[in-house]
Parts: sequence; structure tokens; C-alpha cells
Amino acid sequence: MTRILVVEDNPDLAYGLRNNLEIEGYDVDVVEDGTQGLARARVGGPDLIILDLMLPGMDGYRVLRALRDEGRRMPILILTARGEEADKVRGLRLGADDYVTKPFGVLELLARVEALLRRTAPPGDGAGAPEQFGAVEVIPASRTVLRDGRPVPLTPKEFDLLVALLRRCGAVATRMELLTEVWGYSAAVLSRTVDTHVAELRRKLEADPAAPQHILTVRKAGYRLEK
Amino acid sequence: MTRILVVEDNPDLAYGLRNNLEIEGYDVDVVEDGTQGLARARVGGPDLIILDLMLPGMDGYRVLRALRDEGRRMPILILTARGEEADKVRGLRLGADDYVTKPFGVLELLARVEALLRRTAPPGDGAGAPEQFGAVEVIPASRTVLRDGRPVPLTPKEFDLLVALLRRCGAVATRMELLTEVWGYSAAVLSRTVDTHVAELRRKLEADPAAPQHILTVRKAGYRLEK
DNA sequence: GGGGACCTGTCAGAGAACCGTCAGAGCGGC
DNA sequence: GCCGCTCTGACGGTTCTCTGACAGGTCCCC
Repeated sequence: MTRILVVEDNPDLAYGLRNNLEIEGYDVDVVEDGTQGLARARVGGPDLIILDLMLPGMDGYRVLRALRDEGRRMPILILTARGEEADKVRGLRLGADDYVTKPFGVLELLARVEALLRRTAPPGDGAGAPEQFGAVEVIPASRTVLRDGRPVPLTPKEFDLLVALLRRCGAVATRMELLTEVWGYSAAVLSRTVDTHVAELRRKLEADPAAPQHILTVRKAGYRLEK
Repeated sequence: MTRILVVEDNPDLAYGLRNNLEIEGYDVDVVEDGTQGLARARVGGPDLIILDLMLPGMDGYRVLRALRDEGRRMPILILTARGEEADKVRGLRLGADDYVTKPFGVLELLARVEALLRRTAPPGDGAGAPEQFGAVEVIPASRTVLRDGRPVPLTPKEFDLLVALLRRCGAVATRMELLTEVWGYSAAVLSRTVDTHVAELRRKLEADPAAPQHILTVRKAGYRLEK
């Protein structure tokens, strides 16, 4: 999950930020002064930092400069009441990626956070990080699947089907959902197609395809992947 | 040199931007409407775009969306009089990287441009460090490729294609991504072009072109380079 | 517990999709 | 004009996908 570090000494504002960011699905960490902020940024490895400039102890500029001097490249968004152009220029020049002045709109801030993370995300694929179940590892970026660390050759359809199952991991995926997602059909074409491909996946990925441990049949409903 | 495309219909503002950006050492290209902006962005391959929203013809939102839909990833900074939060959110969500409202300070704008370019610039340095896979060494600085220490003559397209594959090393590069990055096409052009050039690369770089070890085909998806 | 209805597993082959290859045309530089 | 680079369309081989039939399993009702 994407981790965001908020360095902000105003408790109300910090509370609001935490709430809104968590609603968006981020993992949020809040600290109240510059020294703590620097420490947390060093050990926590956040994916993004929202940094106030006016802080007790070490001020935001110094935190910013320290992090950049250490070669840390995570995006940093400055959030401050200092709206003078000179301040903005200074912050951006010191290595901040964005500069938002109080008072600000929460939606705008969230959109800016999203834009920064989008820009920082690996160029290859936003499709997803590698996932694992049993002895099987699925790497979306390279469309590779490893079993016991060794590559298993999957056909395109098999791979897409596996990813679709993985996305619903733990829940039932109906044949219709799978057809829609993997095949792009909208019709309720009932056929043995899905079953055939599931069987093939089992043959390639399960230790005992006849008694699958991960790719399970849910009678009358569909299939379910268990880790 | 870093190229910046300015899409702005107000002549005074466009003039001012060009001046200031050129003083900073950028190579500036100015067009006055959305249609031209889109065209210039496609063929010119600017490193950054400054985009007005209110434009004659095609508006800025549509230009932005069209570019992102084609998979183009250059940073885009929206510069507009529309300061409503909803506008900002919309622009950023559509794939803009920054949003500045008029009236704005030139110094701030320049600092934001610099911040965006800093974020986009490749980590090492401009040209990129030499990279290696198998018996092949790629030296971007001199556009040279060595195999077993001996130079291999690559045509310009072949070299660019190789670099594009190398940038995504280990991940799948779709034909569309490659067309966009190497050819600057608006994709949708389905042809054997990419395949032909990949075949040529294999012939020149693989020990056994019929059974490639590094430049791999990922069926239904694209190509992948493995070290 | 037995029988039947229904559901899923399995298989093999026909057809389609996809990619590698090649030859040639267009284009621009020397 | 010659030559090298680039792109395109056609062809063919290979791999993948889907289908239908049958077999086996499971569940429910009696």
C-alpha cells in the first residue's frame, strides 16, 4: 500500500489530512515536528511526504534539504501558510515537487498527491505489484509466473485469467465475471471455455491438479483463488 | 537541449513565457491553438508542455486527454485563468502534473517547470550510463553497441528501439508503447514495423536469432528484454 | 442408500490468431 | 544515381483458443 508521511504540527489540520488520505486508501503516518519527520522519512521509507514549513524544532526547509542531500528522491509536497512567491521558489528549488498554500481545498490536495504518485510510479506498469500464493509468484509487469522460483510458461489467456482470479482473491469469481473481464464478452455465453482454461492453470500451477489447493471450484457459482 | 512546448493563445503571455523560458536555457516552441498543440506534441516530442485550457478550436482538456490516451508521458503543466478547485481537480485527474492559475508569478512558474523536469529526468544523467545484457553492451553517450567487445552497426531506429526496450528491462513493452516512444506515432497504427525491427535486432545481437535469449516475445502483449 | 439430475473435469481436433520472415517500394542523403 | 534506411503487405508456420462430447462427481430427493 502507498505510504504517506504527514509532517504537520497543527493537530486539527493533521487530523483532517489523515482522514481524507486514509479514505483514499493511503497508509498515513503523522508526526508533529521536523526532527521526527526527518527520522520517520529515513526509516519508514514513505512513498510521499506532505511537509509543513513552519514546524517546532527543525523547520521544513531543513528537513527537505537534509532528505535531498541524502539522495532520497521520494516526492515531497510542501503545505504551508507562507504564500510569498519567494518562499515557493525557494521550496521548489530546494527539491520539493509541489507547493500548496493554506488555505487549500482538500480535493485539490488529494489530486496533487495523486498526480505526484502517478509521476513517480514505475514507468512499466501500474497493473500491480508481484503477488504470491502457495509456491507460485505472479509478476504482472513482465507477465511472468514462477513456481518454486522457476518460470512456468502460460499462454496469454491463462495469464489473464490467473490475474483476474488473483484480483478477486478469496472471493468467488463467476464464469460470467471472468468472461467479461478476460474475454471481453458481455453476453452470457455459457461454454466450457473458462473451465478448460482453469483446468490448464491447475495442471501448470497446482502440485496435484486433481486436488487443487489454491484454484478452487465453487459449485454452482464459479471459481475462487486461495493463497 | 530541453524542449518546452507552450500552447497559449494570448500573444502577450506567450511572448513573455517564451522570453523567460529561453533565458533559462530552454528550447521553446509556441503554438496558438489546441489542434496545433496536439500535432506539435506528437511530432516534436517536447520534454514538457505548458498548456492553456481556454483555447480556440480544441480545448486544453481534450489535448491533455488525447496525449495521455496515446500513452505519452511527458510532464504537462496547466496554466489557466480557471481557478475553481473543481477545474484543478479535473485537470490533475486527467493526467496533468501541475496546475497554475493566472495571474501567476513568473519565478514560481519557472521553479515549477524546473521541479517537473527534475522529477522526469533520468536518475543517472541525461544520456544514461552504459548498460549490458548478455555479451552486448549499449553505450548511449556515443550511440554505440558492442557485442563481445566488437562494435555492431545499428541503424538509428534499431538503436532507439533497443534503448526503449532497455529502459523497460524485465518488463513487457507493448507495441503501442514502443511505437509511441520510438516512432512518435499516435499508436493505432497496426503494422509489422516493430516486429521487423525487433527481428533485425535479434539478427544482429542474438547468438541464435531463432531462439532469442534476451529479446523475448511476449505473445499478445509485446516484447521484453532480459539481461 | 439409491437413483437421477445437474454440474464440472477432461480431451482432442478444427479453426483462428499471432508472429517471424521476406521482398520490394518509397524516401532521403551523399 | 546509388545506397542504405524504413516501412508495408503477403505468406506461412506455429501456437493458442474454443467447442462439443463424454466421463466422472456431487447433491438432492425419495
